[in-house]
Amino acid sequence: MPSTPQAPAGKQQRTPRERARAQTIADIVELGRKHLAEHGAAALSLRAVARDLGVVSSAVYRYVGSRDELLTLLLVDAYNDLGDAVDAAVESVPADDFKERFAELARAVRAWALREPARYGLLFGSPVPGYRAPAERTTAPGTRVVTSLVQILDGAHRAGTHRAGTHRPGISAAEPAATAMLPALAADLGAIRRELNVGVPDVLLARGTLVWTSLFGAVSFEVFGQYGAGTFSAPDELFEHHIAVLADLAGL
Amino acid sequence: MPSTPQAPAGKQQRTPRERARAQTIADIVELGRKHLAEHGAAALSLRAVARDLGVVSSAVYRYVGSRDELLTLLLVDAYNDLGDAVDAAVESVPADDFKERFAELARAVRAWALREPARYGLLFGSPVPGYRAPAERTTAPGTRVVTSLVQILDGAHRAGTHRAGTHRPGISAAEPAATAMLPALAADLGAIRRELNVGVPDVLLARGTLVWTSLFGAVSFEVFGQYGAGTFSAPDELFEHHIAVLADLAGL
DNA sequence: TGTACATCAGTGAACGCGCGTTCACTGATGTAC
DNA sequence: TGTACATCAGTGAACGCGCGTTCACTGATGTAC
Repeated sequence: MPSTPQAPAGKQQRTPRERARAQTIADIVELGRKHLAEHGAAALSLRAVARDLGVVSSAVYRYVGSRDELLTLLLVDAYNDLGDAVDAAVESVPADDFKERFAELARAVRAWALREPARYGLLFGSPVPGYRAPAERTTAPGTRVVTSLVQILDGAHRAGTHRAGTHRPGISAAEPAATAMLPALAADLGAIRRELNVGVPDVLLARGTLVWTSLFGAVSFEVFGQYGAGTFSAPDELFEHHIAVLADLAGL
Repeated sequence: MPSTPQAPAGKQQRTPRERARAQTIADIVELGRKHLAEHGAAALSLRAVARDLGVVSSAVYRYVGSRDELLTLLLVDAYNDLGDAVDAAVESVPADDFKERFAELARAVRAWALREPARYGLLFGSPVPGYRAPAERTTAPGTRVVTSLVQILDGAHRAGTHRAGTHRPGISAAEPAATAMLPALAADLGAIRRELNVGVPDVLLARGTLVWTSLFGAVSFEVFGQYGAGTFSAPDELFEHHIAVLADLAGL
């Protein structure tokens, strides 16, 4: 059912001009995405986008204020694309199967990264020289994956299936004590717990952080080609192994 | 004691001209390093290096064939710098204290990365667009850290302190079976074991791979600013926690 | 020791290229009366 | 419904910049006899 004409959606199309404008911006982002994929973030140029758009270079300044703003648009676009892929993957698993939800989250991150290596590099690779992402626009989309991960951990914790505490097999005798002894870390974890409104205890929140960075470490090595050529002929199997170990580590 | 003049070192200084040449190349690498640190790999330019060297731009072509060759020199230089730092850190610990050797390796990687973020980014960040590292020159220096890590694991295994096998607390019931069931992964691990001439069993070699990528994942997140600003006020403590968990995971 | 020649470092100009951004402008599309 | 004006998209030229790489050249430093 099309929306009634007398009640246009607040932010979407209003006048034909605004629709055209929104379409052009979308085209610019799309072309920027393509350019990013082919030449990398540092080589992204407004002039090249203008060329592909079939328009003189100065014309794009009607739509984006500067090259940096285009980069920001692409950054947000990429974060949301990844976030959507992860959300869809997580949602495809029953809400109480936390272990499998985590596995699907990890697989979705890897699949997206392999599909979109340049965009992944923009998000998780070396910072683009001379560019500083505006936190107020990138923080929310940039934290979607880790938020989803923490939700899974929190869900498991609330459901009581989370293997927490010092008696859990995966935690050696020495380690929880060490964690408990690090006061600033405990304070940071407490702040995170409050910020995200979750109840995961320190030990597992700290492990969750490690699981999070480990996931991206494994994906980055594969996407950026850090494994020697031909070292792993079966990267899928290696990653499945990693998922199993990390899920165990996260107490799932 | 200076070396005797009639027995000059084979590869080092021979004629004054060769010494001057070697010095200039070293200066170029040094300046390239500085440029890398300030502007990132993608912005590295022969002209800028020439300017800093106080020489006309075409003059540097007497020393390096192209911009890509300079990048390769810097890549090798950075890999070796990191490798030296890691080796020194590992060697500073008694040879039979494998756990502490691993901890020092990890700390050395992190310290080097925080000290040299741009060079770290060159090695472990997004690939430089348009540049392909020549494997014959970068493989050996590029594998120093992982080789050192595997040596530690192998040492622990040979010494019998490695907590290997299915009865080890850190390995959950389901996981080793899963690992054993992945045939291509087992083949890859076997090839690695033969290549590096070590005896670490599959389960722990696979975990070692995860520990390796996890280490760099954690370092990359910190160096590249993936943790939100101010999320971790005590990154040292977070990293120490990670070291403890990863050492446990690696069976150390 | 002295001369003749070869080697090499560095010069300076030039090639063709692409970049971000500004600015005055032309026309087409919308809006107000 | 028709006209007058405002808004906006897109043009084209220009600014100053930096880049990699080539090439014929000048001098200085080395080598052979």
